[in-house]
Amino acid sequence: MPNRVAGALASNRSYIVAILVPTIANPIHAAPVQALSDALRPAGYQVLVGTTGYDPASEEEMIEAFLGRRVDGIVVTGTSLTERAVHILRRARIPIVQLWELTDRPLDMVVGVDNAEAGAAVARHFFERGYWNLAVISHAAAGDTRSTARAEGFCREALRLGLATPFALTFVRPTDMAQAPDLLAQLRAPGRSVDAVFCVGDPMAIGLVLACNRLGIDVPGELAIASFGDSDLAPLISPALTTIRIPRYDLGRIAGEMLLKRFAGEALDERIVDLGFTLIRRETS
Amino acid sequence: MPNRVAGALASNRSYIVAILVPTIANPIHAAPVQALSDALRPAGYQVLVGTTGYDPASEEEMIEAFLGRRVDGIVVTGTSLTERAVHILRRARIPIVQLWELTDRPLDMVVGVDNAEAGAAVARHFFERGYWNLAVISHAAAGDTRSTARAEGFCREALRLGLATPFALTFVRPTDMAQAPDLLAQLRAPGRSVDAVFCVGDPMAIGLVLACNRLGIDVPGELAIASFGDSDLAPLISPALTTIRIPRYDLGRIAGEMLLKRFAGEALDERIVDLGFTLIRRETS
DNA sequence: CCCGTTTATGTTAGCGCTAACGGATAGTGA
DNA sequence: TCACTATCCGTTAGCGCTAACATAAACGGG
Repeated sequence: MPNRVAGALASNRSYIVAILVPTIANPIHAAPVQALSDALRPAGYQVLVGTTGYDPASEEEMIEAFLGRRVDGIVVTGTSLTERAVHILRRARIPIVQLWELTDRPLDMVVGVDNAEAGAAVARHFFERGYWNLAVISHAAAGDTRSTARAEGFCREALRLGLATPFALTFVRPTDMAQAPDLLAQLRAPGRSVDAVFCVGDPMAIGLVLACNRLGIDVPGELAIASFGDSDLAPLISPALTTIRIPRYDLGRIAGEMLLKRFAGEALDERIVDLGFTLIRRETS
Repeated sequence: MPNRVAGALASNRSYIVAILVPTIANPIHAAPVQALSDALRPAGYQVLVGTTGYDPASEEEMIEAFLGRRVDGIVVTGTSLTERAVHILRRARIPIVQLWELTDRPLDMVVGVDNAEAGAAVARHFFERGYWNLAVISHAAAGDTRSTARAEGFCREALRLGLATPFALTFVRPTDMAQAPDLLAQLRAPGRSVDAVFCVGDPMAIGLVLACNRLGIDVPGELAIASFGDSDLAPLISPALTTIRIPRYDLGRIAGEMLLKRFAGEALDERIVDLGFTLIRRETS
């Protein structure tokens, strides 16, 4: 059995691609990892996975560790990196893909969706349906710039439409739906008159719908809900969740294909890939 | 920045641990990956992830690729490996952890739960509650020996209790809940008189509960349901899902700790770790 | 038939580290 | 003070490959 590490040292090609995600336990981030792995395997590449827990410091640390391993390419989630991370990434002179967000000036390549525009689309959707007292539930972690962009895009568009600033709430762990009942209570506190809420992630929105069911709150009659992700569960709960669909799997697949092209020395027709999104209107709003 | 691949070649220590899972898109398998990564990081190890898609051939292929990379340790899901995989794994003389299942004669170390006994526990639970016309929904993939063991343990125990052989049904993709309505239809076909069904995975059971809600079928009145996994969603749907809880995260964490001990040259007090399970009785049965 | 060119095959330097080795220095007891 | 051992530190072989190079063989045109 040939020793690939000796091979890597001699040829200066490791046939390893690293991917950094906030957490692999969140399916929305697991999907691109799976897709990247699937795209790269036929070419003999293996995937080194790092999780940052939405923390810029450990992201930086992991990037350093990966670069020390002389990975042939690296995929990072998001476009916000520490200055130092950007510096060492640049110096490494390897193909880099930034995932999930868009930017005019990528470090190298970027494939993502316009998160702010997705939030704005939800605001317009609520407005058209006559919901004018809006709220938004976002992720508390400052490192989750994608969620933040969605929430900000939503609020900005609400203002532009002449509505009041949406009531803002945050959750701590994106997939921990146990926080939903508490969030719901805050939404419906005496004196509040929220009639529609945008949740930046599907899991929490699903938790919200289920909590409403338990409490006998009519959705969308008493509270309209929309969210982002279009998870497998979204169409199955009742009422079915109105949410934004993004091509999750394609994010990783296209990142893999771009890397492969670069490894082969081929020129890329496009360094910036916007995968777009679709608002799926179901029953919750 | 020091070149870790040269270091790996010189020292014969890569500081890389590989983990093989059926798919990372299924949260039940993503959790141990996350846990392993968390446990290994403080010691400077990185995690190489491979997905097999429940296919023994690609599992073998991946093992070979990982061993060529001279990983310091390897974690494989399940205890059923091809003969060749066992052979090359043995020859590699590195610490190996088999995850999720138990066996008296592990390749090296094993940390898992008794899947057959978990299935049997569900059968006893149904029996005690007076459900005697049983059905089981399992995963069609032959490579998923864990699901199979759960289903077999369930059927064996049903027989032992003097009940009829449970009506058996299978699904193709474990997390694709869109198959649930069809499964439900088969369960309630004219002439069938199933009053309780054991589903080997939570996602499909949740799909089943939601499908019952849509069709106005009373759970557990008309159909009792129990399952395996205790996902975050299980307690939140209504009726809340009766399911078997396993320490998902601990699977990966303990695997990581065992590997670390071995890397440090310490002796292990136990090569076989049974993490156990708990039947969480909620509302669906 | 010879020479220039291409193709196949064999040889070896070196990738960037680690670990072992050996020489120098310090420390100890008789 | 000297012989012996313990500790430190500088030096270097070599990990197992790849890629470049040198050599040998095959080929074809003048």
